[in-house]
Amino acid sequence: MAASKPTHAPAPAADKPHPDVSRRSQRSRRAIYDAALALVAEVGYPRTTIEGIAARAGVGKQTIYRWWSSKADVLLEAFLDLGDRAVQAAGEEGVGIPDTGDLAADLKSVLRATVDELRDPEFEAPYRALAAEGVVNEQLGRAFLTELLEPSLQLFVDRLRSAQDAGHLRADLDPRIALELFVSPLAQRWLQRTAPISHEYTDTLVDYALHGLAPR
Amino acid sequence: MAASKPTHAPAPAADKPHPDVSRRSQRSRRAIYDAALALVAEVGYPRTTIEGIAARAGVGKQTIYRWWSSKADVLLEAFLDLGDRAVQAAGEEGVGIPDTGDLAADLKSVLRATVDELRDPEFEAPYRALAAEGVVNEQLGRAFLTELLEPSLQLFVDRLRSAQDAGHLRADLDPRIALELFVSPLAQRWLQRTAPISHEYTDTLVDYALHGLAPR
Amino acid sequence: MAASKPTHAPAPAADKPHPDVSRRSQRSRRAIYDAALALVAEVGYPRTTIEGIAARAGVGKQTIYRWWSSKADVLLEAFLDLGDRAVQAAGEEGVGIPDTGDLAADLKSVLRATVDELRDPEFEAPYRALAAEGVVNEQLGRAFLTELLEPSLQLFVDRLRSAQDAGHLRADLDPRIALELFVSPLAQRWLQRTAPISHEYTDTLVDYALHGLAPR
Amino acid sequence: MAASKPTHAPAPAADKPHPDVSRRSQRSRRAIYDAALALVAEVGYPRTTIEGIAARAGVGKQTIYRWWSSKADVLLEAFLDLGDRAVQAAGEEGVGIPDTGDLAADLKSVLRATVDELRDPEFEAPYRALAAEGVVNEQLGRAFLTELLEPSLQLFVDRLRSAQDAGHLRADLDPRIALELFVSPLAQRWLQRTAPISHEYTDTLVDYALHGLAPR
DNA sequence: TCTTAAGCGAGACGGTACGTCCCGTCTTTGA
DNA sequence: TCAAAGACGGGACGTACCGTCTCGCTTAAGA
Repeated sequence: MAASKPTHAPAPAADKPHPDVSRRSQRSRRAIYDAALALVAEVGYPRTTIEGIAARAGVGKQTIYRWWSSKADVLLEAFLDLGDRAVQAAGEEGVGIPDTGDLAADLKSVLRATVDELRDPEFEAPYRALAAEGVVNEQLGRAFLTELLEPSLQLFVDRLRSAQDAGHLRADLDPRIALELFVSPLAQRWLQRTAPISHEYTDTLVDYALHGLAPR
Repeated sequence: MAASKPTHAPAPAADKPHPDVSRRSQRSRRAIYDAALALVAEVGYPRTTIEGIAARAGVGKQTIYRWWSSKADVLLEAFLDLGDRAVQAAGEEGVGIPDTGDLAADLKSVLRATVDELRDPEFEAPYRALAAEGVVNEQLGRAFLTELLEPSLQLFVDRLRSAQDAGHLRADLDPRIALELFVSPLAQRWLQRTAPISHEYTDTLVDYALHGLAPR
Repeated sequence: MAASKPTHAPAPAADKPHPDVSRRSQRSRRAIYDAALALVAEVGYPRTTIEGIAARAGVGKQTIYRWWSSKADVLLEAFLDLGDRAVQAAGEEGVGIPDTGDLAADLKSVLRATVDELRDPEFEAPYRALAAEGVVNEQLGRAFLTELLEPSLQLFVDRLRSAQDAGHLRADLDPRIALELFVSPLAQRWLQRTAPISHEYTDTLVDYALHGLAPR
Repeated sequence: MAASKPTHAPAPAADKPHPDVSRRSQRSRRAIYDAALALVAEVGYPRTTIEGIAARAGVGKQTIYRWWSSKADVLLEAFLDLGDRAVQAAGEEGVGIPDTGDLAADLKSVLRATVDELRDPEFEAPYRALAAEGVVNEQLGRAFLTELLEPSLQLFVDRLRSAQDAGHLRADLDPRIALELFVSPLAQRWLQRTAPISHEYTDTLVDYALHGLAPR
């Protein structure tokens, strides 16, 4: 569910007693990212192993254990890096939610883009793996949330607040809850495969959410 | 997301070349269910092993491999069985969604019950584990969906249709989509821990969904 | 080392509390013998299993466990039965050691026949397996000895005694030891593969043994 | 049948694609040898398992599989090492066959020592196990032969040749065959338990072999 | 310029669990 | 009532990875 992919610093948080970061081999880091993403795409997350990543990256296992605490951690960073690179490649465009004054249209547009992204096979495998791991592993789940989900959700919060200011939304709404009415259904359909997703579907979601299920 | 737990046949589909089902030891089966649920609750899903289940159940490993194809498979069946037993213990009451004529009240009531259930630590560990596995393992995900999720969702579909017939919902609504407006947000908050869940929260969801986000 | 193969009763010794022997299925017994010999020849003794024998013989495992105490036991009986059948097929001829009055010639002739037999691939696999098992498993070793080895050795004892009576051997000889001078070397070469065996070789053994290693 | 135990290089032939030998843990190797010999002595060869050896040695199973191809292989090396250590402990003495000029006395002396050795319970269990395995497993049999048997037999060949040069043996004898007349009978009695072994027995063998069975 | 110490590749190590193969026992069903 | 069939509790197999731990070998920084 990424409406944007904000750039991440190479070493986002040095809360652990890491070794000397300045001597770190950037070459190995890149190779590890690439190997991790490639393996997850090729053989799936459960059959992706630290040993496999190390071998594919041409790297010693210790180099992975030195900088990451788990397979999930490697993949999360690799995926964030992938996003960063995608954003930089895309330039300024496409980040954030448009604000044309027509809330319904803006939401539909962003959700359509999200649908397209969720269908991109390059993203699917690692994204699913991370989401699944986060469901069961609270620590990874928190990181997944703050680094991947929150920034995107915040964009919706901002857009909804702007709509509220313009009087296009009920003034008493909690935007954090409001956004879930169209974002969560899409997320669940995709994650749990409860039903297929499409542009039509997200358009419908926006309509239902904005105007309610009850007759007027 | 279980508003009810319909009884399951012991072996719903014999599509695999199973050994002679009539000779199966029910004693071992029960012991395996119990061991699996206990271990997942005690040490978590990833550290629950087939070997551990077998040892705890006092059963040979082969007896597990003979009847199930994976750890997730065992847990799914054990969990379904748990649900079946809970339903039988509860008797007739509590299954299904009430239909008092007040749709909002009925939905709030069911969602409040769901919140309570999701917080029940006995359910949480295996449910989370299965959901996570289903995200990444399509086969298990399908089973999770059809055996656990669908029956509950169908109850919402039925209730929404009844409301439509009574003129309490827009006539053009697709109930399968409509229900997602209040069910999916709860599911996502719980699964991905995007925010805490509570009775007030689900009440709010129902209000937002029924009356829409836009001002009237 | 079999100069002859005396006929064995179908159930040589009922020293164990066997079930009712009279109701025993001879059909299954034959099938088990055949399966055991075939498997030992095809996949070797260590990879021959009770389950494999039962499956190949079209017999329940319990039918084997009912009548035999171990894999080695099955094979020993099967091999003895094979010998019996060979003897019966051969009729009267070839059993025992000839006594032409020329001891050296008689011994050479029997040893040449033994060399030929040891080279028969049908005999080699089970014979080796039984010999090996007997080295390590004293109980089986005793049975192997009394049922297979002793009868043959006794023939040599008899022939040597006859030679002693005729004055062709030193009168003070212990025939049980004397026979080992030509029999054991052949046995060891074959069992331990210390060197190839041939008719020339056994002829030489007889010469050395009869006339001694020291110059005269 | 070991008249001597020549020292063996730790890794005589690197014909297999072994891992890095220089990094090998000598501590683990010793522990594995000790565990293997102890287990074979305590519970017998068939009930000695790789897992048991690993557990007793405080070693991972993989460390055994990394360096040896089978249980028999481990035991052979452990036994050779045991011999090496025994030789080194014994110093110069006791290795080889004496040459006092009296061939009969020298042979009797060596065979008496061999009898004593064969009765040493520390040697018996592994030696028997290896011999049995070698009967059935040609590859192990070859190794058993070249590493354990041959060196000892060669000492007899040398002594017999020396006796030939001195005119104490027939000049036309093949020493490889000649030695079998007294060595093989002892081997067979011990391996196949055809009869008990003793000093008198081996003395008799030497007499019979040197002077022949026929009257002079 | 030459130590010196870190990161690095490599991979052996003690372990745990895997999924499979048999063991020997037990139970059910059919002849 | 024996035999076929085969499920069962159990134990070992040989493999795959785990995370830790040396080993040299670059390779930059400070003496």
